[in-house]
This record gives sequence, structure tokens and C-alpha cells, in this order.
Amino acid sequence: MKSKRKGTKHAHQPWAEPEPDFQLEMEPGSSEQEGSEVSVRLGGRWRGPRRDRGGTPVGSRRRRQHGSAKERNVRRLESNERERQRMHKLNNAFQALREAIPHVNTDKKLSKIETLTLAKNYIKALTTIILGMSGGCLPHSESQAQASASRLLQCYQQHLEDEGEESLSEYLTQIHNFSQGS
DNA sequence: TAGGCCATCTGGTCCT
DNA sequence: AGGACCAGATGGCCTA
Repeated sequence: MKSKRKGTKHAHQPWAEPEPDFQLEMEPGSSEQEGSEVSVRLGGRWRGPRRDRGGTPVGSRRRRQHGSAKERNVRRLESNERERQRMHKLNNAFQALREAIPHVNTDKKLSKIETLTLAKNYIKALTTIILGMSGGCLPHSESQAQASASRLLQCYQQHLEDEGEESLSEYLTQIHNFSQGS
């Protein structure tokens, strides 16, 4: 695997430079990111301008630096490695997802955003097919859609309990082949 | 050469 | 306290 390490970036290691025990953070309003305050809600958690539990913007307080520069250096390298491993796992999951969804242009690798979008559409298509095969009408309203979705989930879980995961994927493959053929 | 995509580093919060 | 998770920044690679 080719390495994509950044030479210049790697050379810059602020955590490796000698620092006093207390580092004075930037004054509020002096941040380079000022003006880019966008709050997002992800998984029930607000992601936005960083604040502590008391609501104080984190940029406006002093942060305690633990250990010597050498110790911080080691901790930083360790957490960089963990982060790399985490991203590798995430990429493996993306690869597995790519292989799970059918797409036309197989010589071009799907980007991450394309993978997610296609997967979403694929799930929707399968849901439609399954609902159609089970004799149910397609939902017209939001509540009907929710009812159908929960019914589908129940069937899915029941099938998992009864037959196991392998059998279910085989079942879905058959459905997919059936829909391709028709 | 600009723009899209990506890997990596970094420093913050959250969770166990 | 330490690891997981997250988002911003940065720079390399590739393609139109």
C-alpha cells in the first residue's frame, strides 16, 4: 500500500516542541475559524462551536498540559496510530459496503459519498420489492410508511432468528435476481 | 490547472 | 484517566 504521509506536515510537530506547563489559548474572537460557527446535530449530539459543560467556549480557557514534552509526544504518536487504525477499519467497512451493492460501472471505484447514496437507494429498492412480494400495497402516507418499515424490520428479525444471517442474504440475493430478471 | 477525493494529523468532547 | 469519536486543516494524487 502506498503511503500518503505528508512530508512537510509530518515535519511540523507542535506537540514535540518545548512548551511551558500552561499553554495560553487564543483570545476569544482571535481564532482563524471565527465566523465559521456552524452547529450540526449528529446522533442526538450537538456539534458546533466547542464549549465546555458550563457553556464556556473552550477557546477562552487555559488548558492543562499533562506530562513532559516527551510524554506528550509519545501519547500523540499513540493516538495518531489509533486514529489511523480506526480510519482503516472505517475504510474496510466502506469497501465491504461497495462489494455488497450492485453498480454498473465496475471499473471505477465508488467514492464514499457515492457508496452511501447507492446503498441507501439499494435498500429502498429492496424494501419496495419485499413489500410488493409480501402482498402489501406501497405506503402512501408517512404513518403507513412507518408501519410498513416496522413490519419489514419484524420480518427481518424473525428471519434472522429462524434462519441465520447467511440464509437471509441468500434470500435477498434471490429477490434481487428476481427483480433483475423481471 | 482547478476541483474532487482521500489520508493523515490534531485537538477538542464524550463515554466507559 | 484513557480510549473512542469527531470535525477542521492540510497537502498529495488524479482527472477533466
